[in-house]
Amino acid sequence: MPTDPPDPPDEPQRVAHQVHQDDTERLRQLGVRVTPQRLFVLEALEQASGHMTAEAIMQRASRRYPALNLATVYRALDLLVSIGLVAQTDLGGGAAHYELVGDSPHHHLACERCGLVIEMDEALLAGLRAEALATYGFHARPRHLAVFGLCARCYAAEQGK
Amino acid sequence: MPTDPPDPPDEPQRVAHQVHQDDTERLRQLGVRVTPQRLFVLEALEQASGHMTAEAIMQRASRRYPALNLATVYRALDLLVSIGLVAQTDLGGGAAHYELVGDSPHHHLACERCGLVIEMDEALLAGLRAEALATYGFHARPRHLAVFGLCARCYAAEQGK
DNA sequence: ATCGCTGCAAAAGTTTTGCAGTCGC
DNA sequence: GCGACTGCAAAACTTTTGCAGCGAT
Repeated sequence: MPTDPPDPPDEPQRVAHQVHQDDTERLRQLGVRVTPQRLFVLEALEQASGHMTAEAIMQRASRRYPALNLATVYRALDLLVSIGLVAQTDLGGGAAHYELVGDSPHHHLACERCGLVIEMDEALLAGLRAEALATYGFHARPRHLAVFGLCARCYAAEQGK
Repeated sequence: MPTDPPDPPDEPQRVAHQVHQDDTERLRQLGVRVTPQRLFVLEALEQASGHMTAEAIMQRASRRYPALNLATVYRALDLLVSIGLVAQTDLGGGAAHYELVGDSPHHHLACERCGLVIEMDEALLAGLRAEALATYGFHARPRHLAVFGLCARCYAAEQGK
């Protein structure tokens, strides 16, 4: 698996507080309790601005909230998914990935060899979703499509063998 | 999760033996050792003619080969995937699914609520695969696309809540 | 006879759950 | 204060691995 990009230094307190306030409001409007654990999970996802595993979210959030427990992160993520703030993507073999809804809609190309995940524009799949609905009555969720295969680098490596 | 369809009674010995012979030949031609464990794993997949989890393969194959071990099933499946006889699909949350290559190419629509898996014709995705290759250099594997969402029944149930 | 394969058991990794105490509302 | 949420620990589950012995070629 490729390593995550190095963490950028934490944002100044002003910005963090700003984000914090927005999230508090959003959770309250959606009718769920506002807890520091949920806010720090959201903050971790915002700062990373990409897909993260539960473990990575835990690592980052626990810098600001050391008592945070991994089970709580899973429970927070389940809730955030159920209220539509976070999208969960299973990319096979290992941990699920979570990302904020609100980023531009996209799907995932997952390399089975090196674990690289490429984000692919949602628009390319519009036709597929319409077909799934018309033919099978299946309601595809946005951001939840995964294509497995080999990235360019690994494909070349496989050919060379 | 919906239960698997009830197992049809085992085929008469003649047919089973026929299949057995074909598989033996195929494995030999591909240059791998022919073992009863591998043959019974293939047989289980042939008889079910659909996607199965490693556990389900184990259950069915062990009716004919009681000493069969789950670790061996995983190792056999890995090998069968690597030589192209079996396709593996990760449909998230739980066990991976395996199916014989040779069935008509298709992808999967996986219901996140009830676990139903609908098979979707491969042709619908031809455009997507071309795009993934042209834009990202990504080589999508056939049969390895998973779309997550809600089936018609579960969608109706969700709306009703 | 060789070397890969198998069975067994244990480990690894992710996610869930039971329970007592805590905290948001 | 009530009920939801959390931390902790243990369990559940899927998959992998070490190792000694067996078996396909």
